[in-house]
Amino acid sequence: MKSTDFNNEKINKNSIIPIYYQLAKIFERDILAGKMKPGDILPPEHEIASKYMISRMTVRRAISELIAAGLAYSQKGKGTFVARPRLDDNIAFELNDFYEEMQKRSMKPSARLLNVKIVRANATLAEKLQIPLETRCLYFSLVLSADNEPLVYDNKYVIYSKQKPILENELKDPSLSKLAAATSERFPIISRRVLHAATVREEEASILGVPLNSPVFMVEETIYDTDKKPVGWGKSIYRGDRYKLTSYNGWSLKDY
Amino acid sequence: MKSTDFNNEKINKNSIIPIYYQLAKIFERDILAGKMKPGDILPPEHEIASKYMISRMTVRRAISELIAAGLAYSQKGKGTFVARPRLDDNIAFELNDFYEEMQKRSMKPSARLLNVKIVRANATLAEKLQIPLETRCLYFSLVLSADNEPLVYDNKYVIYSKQKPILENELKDPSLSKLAAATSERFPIISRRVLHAATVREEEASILGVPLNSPVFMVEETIYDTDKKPVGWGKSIYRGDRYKLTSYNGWSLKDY
DNA sequence: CAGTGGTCTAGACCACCAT
DNA sequence: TGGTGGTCTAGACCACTGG
Repeated sequence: MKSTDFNNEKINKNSIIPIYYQLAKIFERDILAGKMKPGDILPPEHEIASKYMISRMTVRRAISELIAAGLAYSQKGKGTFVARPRLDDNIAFELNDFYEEMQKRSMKPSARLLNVKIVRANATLAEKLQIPLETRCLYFSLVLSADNEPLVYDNKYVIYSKQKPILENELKDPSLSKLAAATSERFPIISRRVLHAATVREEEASILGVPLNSPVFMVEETIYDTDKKPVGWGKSIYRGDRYKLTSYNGWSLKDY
Repeated sequence: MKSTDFNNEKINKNSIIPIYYQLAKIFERDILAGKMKPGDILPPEHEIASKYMISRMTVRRAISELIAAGLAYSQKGKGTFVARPRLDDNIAFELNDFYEEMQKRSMKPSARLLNVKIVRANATLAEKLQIPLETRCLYFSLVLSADNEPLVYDNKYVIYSKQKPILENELKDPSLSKLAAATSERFPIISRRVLHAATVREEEASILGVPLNSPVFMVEETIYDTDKKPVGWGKSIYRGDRYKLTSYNGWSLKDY
């Protein structure tokens, strides 16, 4: 049996559906049905091309879809192989934009500014933002609510620049990256976030309206500019009874 | 000023670095430097091609790199545009494979099986696995440790199939998806995980060696087969003092 | 209508891999 | 050395967009 005989499905060249997509779906079906198992080698590209009487570039486009979906991987000089399904690694939990998320759920989002002031960097802040002690920073804290129920408590710091005073307008948007862009001369392009498991302290509990020591997510966020210098830092507390982070981990092609 | 005049960088056609990558980098630099702002339109593909004296397919490959990196988006019949940077949405926190992660950190991973038995589904389990009450399921619990320090406490259930008795071998690998594959007739292809903020109960605290009510991550995992029927369900407790989930959210091309 | 991106072709040369 | 995937070309036709 030659490797060209793996399947016998046909391609409709006049379909509205692109040939590369039809071909990718054929391989997806064979892989998910177990006709091709992890580690198996796919037929060479030129062979697939001649079998279906299509160009090799189209075959490559189909294979690139499989690779993007995690179903296959290529090795130069060797071949393309069926990937092993890995439902176990790289689980990505998503935390989406507060306003968009709440509107999707038909809830009314709102933000209440608790505090805005100029502070001087203490040891912690100086280290986080890599600035000298006592450097002036803009501090602000706020509460994000949905349908008047407080859900998130934010504390943020950005390096203060006299040249770019903060505008009333910008305080309405609690986004650290936008605030950093507005107050810094430099454009923020990278952020690093660390998700901690934590329990609420007294101040946070009263603001969020949850019992002391309730479980919460704490997200520590640092924003960097093009030179990888920090321009903003903050901590956000997410109520654990309201926030669940969900992850879907599939092993197939995206549908049209 | 024509749109071809956005930049004047040159391409080296004889470089080892692919043309499409050089071209993508040129656009990345212009975008990050602010020469092209979000919403700006890129020159038409045929124009870029003739400017650099390369083929349109190569230009398209470069643009597809930009799109994959989130720097641009295309609209059929209209053009390709610079995307707006969105550091705020879709933060993805990753939780990686236990064994690989520990080995990367030069720690010795180990798993200790606490319990394996056949149980009959109670109301919760019946609902989670969408099976009748009292259906027989395989239950097992285990502790994952690194350098003999317990880090994760796992409780898992899979639908029990007489046809496929569980093998000693498979119990050494705590992966729910592999266990489901081994015991079910159906191949698991999708998993859903939900990350909760929680505090440890007494049993969990003693197993993990942390104080009662310590903050932890609780991951609830459900595994589905090709027909989206659940084949396995489990809860994992991750020590909050040892686990931090990190997310980097960039806005640039991946480097070679 | 003219202009755009989306798809596809039939070639080509190269670097890498195994033998 | 022969076979593989990676890159690239110079065309082509199409569907969609806007005026």
